[in-house]
Amino acid sequence: MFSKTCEYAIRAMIYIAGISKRGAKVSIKEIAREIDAPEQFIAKILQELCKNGLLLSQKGPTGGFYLDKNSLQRSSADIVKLIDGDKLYTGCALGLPVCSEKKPCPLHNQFKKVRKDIYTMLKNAKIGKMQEQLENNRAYLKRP
Amino acid sequence: MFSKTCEYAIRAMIYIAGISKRGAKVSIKEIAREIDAPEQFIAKILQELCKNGLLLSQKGPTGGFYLDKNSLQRSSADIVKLIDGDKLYTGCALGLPVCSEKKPCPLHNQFKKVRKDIYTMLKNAKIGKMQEQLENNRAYLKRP
DNA sequence: ATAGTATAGGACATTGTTATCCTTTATTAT
DNA sequence: ATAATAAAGGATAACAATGTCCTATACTAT
Repeated sequence: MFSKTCEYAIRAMIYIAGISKRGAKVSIKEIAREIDAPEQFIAKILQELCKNGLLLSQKGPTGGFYLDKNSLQRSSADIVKLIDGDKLYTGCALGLPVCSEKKPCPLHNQFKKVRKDIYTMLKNAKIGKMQEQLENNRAYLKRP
Repeated sequence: MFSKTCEYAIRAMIYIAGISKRGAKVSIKEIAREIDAPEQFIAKILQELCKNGLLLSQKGPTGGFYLDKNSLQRSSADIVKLIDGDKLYTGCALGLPVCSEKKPCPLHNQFKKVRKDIYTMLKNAKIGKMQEQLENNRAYLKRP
């Protein structure tokens, strides 16, 4: 459904959210360890998130990644759109370039509903809210 | 959502269905042209579909690909499962290996509904039925 | 039987994604 | 100022997905 890059990104954002709520910053090394992602690879991804304003960072000792109030309100939809583009929200299930309401592919009418549901799901999946689920043990990011 | 391979496969199956209803067979060349897919690539895909009994073929002159009554009743779900596997139906949105009802990821509860809807959509999208939509000009596979 | 045609299948090329290595830059604490 | 630390960023490697080339095999028509 999503690229691996995108999966890592969302997981990282949720993890960082937990640290940020305590007012702290977190290093790539710790993030990589906690979300089970390759360190150098997640580094690139976080860089990209920073460049696009979804995440904040500070260099040097005591530095690291963190989220502010605004960023905690961002949703998975923003992350997916940034990393995987909006093909998932707008593209044709059969990969046709011309598929539309007027010239629908044989899956179009069913698929547009699914697409919309996915978008709604992601739009509602705010980073801060998802992190809260971890705190309450109603959701998990890592094997125990 | 689906791999390109899978998109081609579904499109090809729908096209072949139309020919098969007229009792004829169709060559790779024609399929490739009609569904806008690279000839040699779609050849491999059709081979795979044949090997797994979703499609029939005959070599030699007057040969080609075709579908029987049974195959026309197959759904997109079968094709997707064969080519992309069932990760889409069963996998975790965030790529976690341990995500489950007991240890859900933060997206699990919303995602499982979406996953199910996708499966239902694909299960209902039978090859023969989709082909009929083309005949009635209620759906299209190719730019005009 | 033979020539021609169409799929089967092995090998390889290209491209995109995922992952790693190493140097540079910014920041902090001393 | 200096050393230590953490992210930024360029380059490259490994791997998978996509696409192409060429030969072998099966079948048909003559």
